[in-house]
Amino acid sequence: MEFDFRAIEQKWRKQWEDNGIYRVTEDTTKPKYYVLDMFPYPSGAGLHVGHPLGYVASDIYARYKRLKGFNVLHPMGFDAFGLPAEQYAIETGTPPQVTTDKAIATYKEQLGKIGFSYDWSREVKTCDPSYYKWTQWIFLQLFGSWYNREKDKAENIDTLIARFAHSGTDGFAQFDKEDHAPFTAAEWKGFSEEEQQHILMHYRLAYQSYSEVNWCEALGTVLANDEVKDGKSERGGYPVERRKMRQWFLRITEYSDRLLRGLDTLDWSEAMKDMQRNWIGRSEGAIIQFNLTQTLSKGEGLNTNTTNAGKPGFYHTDPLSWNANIDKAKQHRLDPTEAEEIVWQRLRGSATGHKIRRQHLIGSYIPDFVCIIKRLVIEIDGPIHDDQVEADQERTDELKQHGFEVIRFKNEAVFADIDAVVNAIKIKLDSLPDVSYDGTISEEVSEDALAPSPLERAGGEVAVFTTRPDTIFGATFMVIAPEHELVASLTTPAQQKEVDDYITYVKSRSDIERQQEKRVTGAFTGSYALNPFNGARIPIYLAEYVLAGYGTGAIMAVPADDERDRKFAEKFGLPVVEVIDKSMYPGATIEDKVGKMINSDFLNGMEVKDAIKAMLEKVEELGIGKRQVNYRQRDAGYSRQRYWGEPFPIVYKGDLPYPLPVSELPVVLPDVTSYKPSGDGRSPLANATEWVTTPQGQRETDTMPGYAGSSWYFLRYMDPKNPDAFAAKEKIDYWQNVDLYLGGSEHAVGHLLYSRMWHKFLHDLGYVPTEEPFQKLVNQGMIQGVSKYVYRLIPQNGKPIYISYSLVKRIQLPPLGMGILDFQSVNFLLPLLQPVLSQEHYLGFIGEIWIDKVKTDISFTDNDTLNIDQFKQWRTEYNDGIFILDDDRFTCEPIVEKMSKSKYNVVNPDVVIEKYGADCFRMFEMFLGPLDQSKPWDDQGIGGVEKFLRKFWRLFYDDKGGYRVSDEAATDAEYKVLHKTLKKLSEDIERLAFNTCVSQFMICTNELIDLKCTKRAILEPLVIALAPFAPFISEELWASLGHSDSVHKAVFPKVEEKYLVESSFTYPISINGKVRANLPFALDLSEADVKAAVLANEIVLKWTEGKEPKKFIFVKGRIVNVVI
RNA sequence: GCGGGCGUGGCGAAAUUGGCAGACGCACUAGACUUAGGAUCUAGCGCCGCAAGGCAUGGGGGUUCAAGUCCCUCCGCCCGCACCA
Repeated sequence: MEFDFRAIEQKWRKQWEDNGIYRVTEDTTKPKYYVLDMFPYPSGAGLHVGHPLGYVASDIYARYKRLKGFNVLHPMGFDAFGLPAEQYAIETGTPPQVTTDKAIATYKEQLGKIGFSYDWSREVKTCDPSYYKWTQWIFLQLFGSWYNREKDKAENIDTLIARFAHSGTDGFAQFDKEDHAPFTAAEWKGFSEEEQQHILMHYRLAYQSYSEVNWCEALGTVLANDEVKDGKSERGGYPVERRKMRQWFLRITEYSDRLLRGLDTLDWSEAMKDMQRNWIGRSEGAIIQFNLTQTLSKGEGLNTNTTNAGKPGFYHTDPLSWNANIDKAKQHRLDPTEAEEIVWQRLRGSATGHKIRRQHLIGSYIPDFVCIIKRLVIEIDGPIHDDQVEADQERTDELKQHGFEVIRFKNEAVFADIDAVVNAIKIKLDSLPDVSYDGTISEEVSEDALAPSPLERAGGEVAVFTTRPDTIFGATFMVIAPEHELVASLTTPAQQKEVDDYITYVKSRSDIERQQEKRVTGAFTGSYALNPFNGARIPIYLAEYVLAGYGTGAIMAVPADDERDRKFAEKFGLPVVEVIDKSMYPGATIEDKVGKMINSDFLNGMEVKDAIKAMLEKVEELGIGKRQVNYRQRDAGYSRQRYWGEPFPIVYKGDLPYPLPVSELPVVLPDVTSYKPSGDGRSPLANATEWVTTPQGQRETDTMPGYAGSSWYFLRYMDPKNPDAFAAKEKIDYWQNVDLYLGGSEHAVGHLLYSRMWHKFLHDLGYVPTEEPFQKLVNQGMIQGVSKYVYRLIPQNGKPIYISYSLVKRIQLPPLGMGILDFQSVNFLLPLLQPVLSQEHYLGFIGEIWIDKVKTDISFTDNDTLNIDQFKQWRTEYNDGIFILDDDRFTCEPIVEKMSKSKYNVVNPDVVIEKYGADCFRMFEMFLGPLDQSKPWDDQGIGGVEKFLRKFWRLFYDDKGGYRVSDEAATDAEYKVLHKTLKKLSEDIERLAFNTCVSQFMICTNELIDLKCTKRAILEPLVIALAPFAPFISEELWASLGHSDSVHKAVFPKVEEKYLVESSFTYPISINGKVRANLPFALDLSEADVKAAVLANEIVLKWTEGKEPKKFIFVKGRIVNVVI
């Protein structure tokens, strides 16, 4: 009988299906094992050979586990909602359902040919209402839950409502005044339904909030991030703007810490875990409040701060004096003398035509009244305030130093004739010139130029987030995000224009531009903050390198130790103060957190790590900040303004969203006449007015994102048809979670993070027993394509000349493009060209010439050899080309790149299977190399696997088709071959090294052929071992051995170690580490005996020349090394 | 820039714990059988060398009796993240 894989595959595929041999039930007598492939999205293009790589691997593993006695769940289904089908619907009007069903049919057809052991009775599709009913149900659970941080788990929102009704926000640590105002239990009960719902929305795990989307006016739709290129829509290149819209979110950030900690319990690659860790981006630090400088009125004090000398300012004192006197000044204002009060009422504001302030700090003094611009101090002499002991003359001298003139009036004068006093003051003021902040006399100085920002006037503060509180003494400026909510109130009138211009500039730029920008940009707000530790007055800037969404959106900049801060300081001429001495740690960077603190007051001399701790304690002690853990991860957007997704089970009553009762699930996606967007930012569903309008209210028209259905599908496989629950509890308890999950690394931070969150959420609610959904994760590598390129030279006056790559390799071609061939190349090529070219043409070849290479479809090539006729027919432009062959063959250059249609290098598994069979295809996919490595698909090697299968078949049937398996007893040598193979296979399958398994099958087969072994005792176990890899041929040969049951129900043969024990070993004998001889010794021989024999050996003697070796290394069963 | 991975013949690769580098397969070369060969079988196949032997796992250095494997350093490629304070 000949090996006819087509007949065999067809026969068994049908039998397996008829008998349902891959059907699996919850069999409690066996241990369970769950092997899962990542949910495929069925694209219209079908599978290429890269897709099934992981499927083959997981199928082999699943089959192996079955043979080892496990009850294996190994299902398959489809992530069927998605953009491509919707896009196709917009373009052609074909309903996405139709497109998707067709694509799924193609996928199943292709998968079916490969011989997978999926239990298709468990297939699920996310777009099936009986499936998405439960996606909607889980959403309702999320909506109806909040995260209780005290218990560190999600629970029903009712417990939160009860808490509010009992004690309001009192003692509720989770309450954040940014979200809503505090309230008492009584207030809560008094709130309207709407007020209550708004408050609860800040706690629900599925909630609504406003966020920016990519709005494209021209297309009338919201675009996904990858539909936007360079700030324009990918389709049509229309402008895209950021627009705020109310959207659904999942509060995944509540799970950040658990998602992070959970990674430690998982058997995933470090790369994968790191990607998730990075994405979550936990950082520990502190939020620290910085006061703003100005808490009195504007123009106060003298600018004596040297670091800011010459800059616009209105702080006319120094930090120490400020701190010492500010409270006194405030007190004086509240408690003026009678005379002062009379004068103030006549001078206040600009009653005299000049701006007058009272009790205003200048240097270390607090004059009664001052006009800053005129540099005039007006004193009313009465009984001196008790706490103000200085003599008048001293004060006058000090003020003169600051450029101020002093005029004095007695209390009596004020009481006697206030008009005269005011008039005298007015005349004096009018006579004085305006003086600008830096002391120069100027006509143009206006009060506005010196005016503080609203927040400074209000005495506000700005919070920064820092992971390095130890460096605060080096903080010489502050930077806030351009989107920071305090920008307007931090901007002084004088800086208004600069700030506005900067914000306009920032808004004009896309996120990507902002990320790629390396230039330092920023703008000064005009405001200053006070460093709480050294009192330094530090300017506040805006810069786009600070992100609004991270931390507080504000940083204290430490230019000495932060690269970006340093660049910014350089650009804006800001001071740099070193705070860490890293001299004893050469090459250390700030991230290393090493060094000794300097210029840092009480931290001086401490190691960085201690300083961080000390500072955190100090900050909390002073009550100016607190420890804070920050996450980079944001809450997950859960709204899509699309048609082809799960509808939300939500209706609006007025403006408030309400969940539909579970009894109304599923909310079925309605048929629509047009898939075009509504145009107003809502999804195409908005046009289905009949569907949208319900007795309970208007339906939500957004749909759920692609990850909704794929975040829990692995649970549905456990109980795919259950109409009463997403899966029955006893089935979940049996299957637990996925033991082995195989898929591409592209899902590292999307699917795999969302699924983990959903799983933890369902765990919190008691629906699943496990914390993590995927215990072991393996990423298969990509299969790349091998594109084939044809070299072409185009002379200026002639036809293009195509040159076989085998010839190109022998010459030095200039870079592609216009170029001139060097002398040797021309010499090499001319004899080849001569016979085919005219004289004129031939000469044109010597001058400047166009050199390029063009892709050919790989179907026109056999290995690297091109079928020139097919190539010419493909594109008319190749028709008149002249082809220079080498040895009657024209070869192409093979280049490894991504397998894709556009590169004409796609290999379709159907074609391979048609030619070689599914068994061969499966084994070759595995033979290519390690599962997790990317590797090019190269048909050339497949012949080796094909040959192996035929040789294996030959062990059973001779070349005339006669059956040759005998019942003769096997020899020890034959058993040794078998058990050596079984051992290697068991080990390698466990570590998913399927490539070496295939090698071992080849080695084993070759050895059995050498031994002329055709014995049942050897072949029968081998057939079982081969079954996971090549299920068809194994089943056929198993039947030929007389079995009526399936090989896939057999038991994996046990390794018999007794056939593997060796009595002797041929030692490699090395001299100084180089192998010079091989000598067999019995394994029970002692080292001394071996040593004597080795040293007496002729070859060894030649090297040692009879001398006693310096050292004799003997590793039993491994090696002998003689050191001389 | 940061994080992870990788670098071994003409090609895909193997070497699981430091112990004979290149198993297995492709391609290639020679031969056998054959009406024929894109079948099958035999032999060869890292590089230099007639040979003895020498040199070889991206480069350089180190540890060791012994290094593809461990350490340091540099280079290159791939993947992910990217102003995350």
